[in-house]
Amino acid sequence: MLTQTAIRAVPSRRSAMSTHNLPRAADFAAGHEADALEQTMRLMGAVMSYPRNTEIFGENEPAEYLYRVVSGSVRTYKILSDGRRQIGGFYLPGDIFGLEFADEHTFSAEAINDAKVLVVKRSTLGTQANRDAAVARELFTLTGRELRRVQDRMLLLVRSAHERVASFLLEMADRGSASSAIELPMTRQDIADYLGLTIETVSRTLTSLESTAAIEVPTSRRIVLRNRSALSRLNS
Amino acid sequence: MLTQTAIRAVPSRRSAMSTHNLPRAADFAAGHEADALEQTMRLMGAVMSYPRNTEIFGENEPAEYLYRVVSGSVRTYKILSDGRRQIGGFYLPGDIFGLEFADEHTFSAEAINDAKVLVVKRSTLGTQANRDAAVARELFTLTGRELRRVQDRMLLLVRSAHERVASFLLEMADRGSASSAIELPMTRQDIADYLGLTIETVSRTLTSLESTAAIEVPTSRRIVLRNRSALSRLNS
DNA sequence: CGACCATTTGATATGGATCAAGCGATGTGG
DNA sequence: CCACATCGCTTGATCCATATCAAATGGTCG
Repeated sequence: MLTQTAIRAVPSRRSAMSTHNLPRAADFAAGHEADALEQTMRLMGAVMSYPRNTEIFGENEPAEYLYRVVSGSVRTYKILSDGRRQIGGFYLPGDIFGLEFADEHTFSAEAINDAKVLVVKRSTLGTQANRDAAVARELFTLTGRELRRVQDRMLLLVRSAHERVASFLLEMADRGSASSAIELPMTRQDIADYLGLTIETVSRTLTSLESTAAIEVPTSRRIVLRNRSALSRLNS
Repeated sequence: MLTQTAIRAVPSRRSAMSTHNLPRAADFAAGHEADALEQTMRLMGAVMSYPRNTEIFGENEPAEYLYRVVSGSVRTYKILSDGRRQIGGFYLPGDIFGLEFADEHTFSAEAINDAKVLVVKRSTLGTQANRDAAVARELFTLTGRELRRVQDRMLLLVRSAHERVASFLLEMADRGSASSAIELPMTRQDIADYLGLTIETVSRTLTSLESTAAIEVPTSRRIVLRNRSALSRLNS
């Protein structure tokens, strides 16, 4: 089911992001310097292409690079002891992934569909962060955001199937450009593994939401939110 | 059931960091600078006492302080829309909590039993971090550890009741001093809300583990691990 | 057209929730 | 110091949401 293998991302070795500068990073109204990190990555990074279902990096590999999605989409995941797959997150264009605090990746990453990814050495980034406080701050902010994201996931996983699916749809709608029509890059299996459900339950839940007119599902990969407040109520 | 109210921790205003769980300051081989943060907190902080079940800070309050458990134990939690309570983490002596990346706390915190807590202003800590790179580094490390912890929780929440309980026991055993006897400060309800289960399921699971000789439960708050590998197998 | 996938739908099984009762320890007021 | 209320925990009976097993449908590509 999980095609991986193929084209490996990048070589490997150590590194270790030593960004010290810290806390007070939280409060800035973005603006001028808000994309210092992006600039740096663009400048120092290389764009790599990954065909659909190929591995970008593997769990337990040294985490030497930081990645930013240019086009396409990416999933991170972990295979649990019982063989199930848990998806850590979906990354869309503009999103950064591969952020690690240990020497090794805790998740694997794969291209969901053909994707272009901007790749930067962590060591390079660390050097730059030492020079440019804006870069350091952004890295720190990014970390905080990631923590928040995982916390929300944690809270989500104790809710009902309807709530999880509704929440997923709202999340994807917020992240996508069109606010009420979603073009899903991932399969039902991906969604199920993201939400800790089975593919059948995801499918049935979508059918059920459609029957209550909360959503429309013109094609399996396209979902239109018809009644956002009904979804939010579930989500709450 | 949830007694809160009572003695509020500290006044309030802005600042920032994240919550929940973790990081046992205890396990670092430490060394020279490994406890620069601890030194700073000891020096600049004040010890506050909280009776059992009193609130230390509330969700959505400005996160102005960072906390370190001196004695007793603390839980962080959130009340979900459906009225259930989700516990974010348990903090034992030496653990730091109240770390936030936004201006406001995402969880509330309460003393599980009478507790003494070292309280430091975040702004003070920030200033100190700017002066002492070791402090900054430790804060950063702490954050990374917190992220890892939450990721692990996320993975845990998609597993079976037996796996969750086994994992909880192993976690508590690792964190406590005695490696195979655990003295639980929290109630079954706390454990249930931590693991996303009901109190009955937690109780039945413990009974079941006892019947397979994996553990012994001499008193409800005391648990002895008899067959760690059986637990780890579940945990895996 | 035919093969292969992804998705949906149906039938049944089951783990954990819910409802309900009992039990032991702790604490309080008489 | 006892009687009783309360609280935390366990155990039992039943229910239900979601998993599991199975099959049909639809879409895509060679």
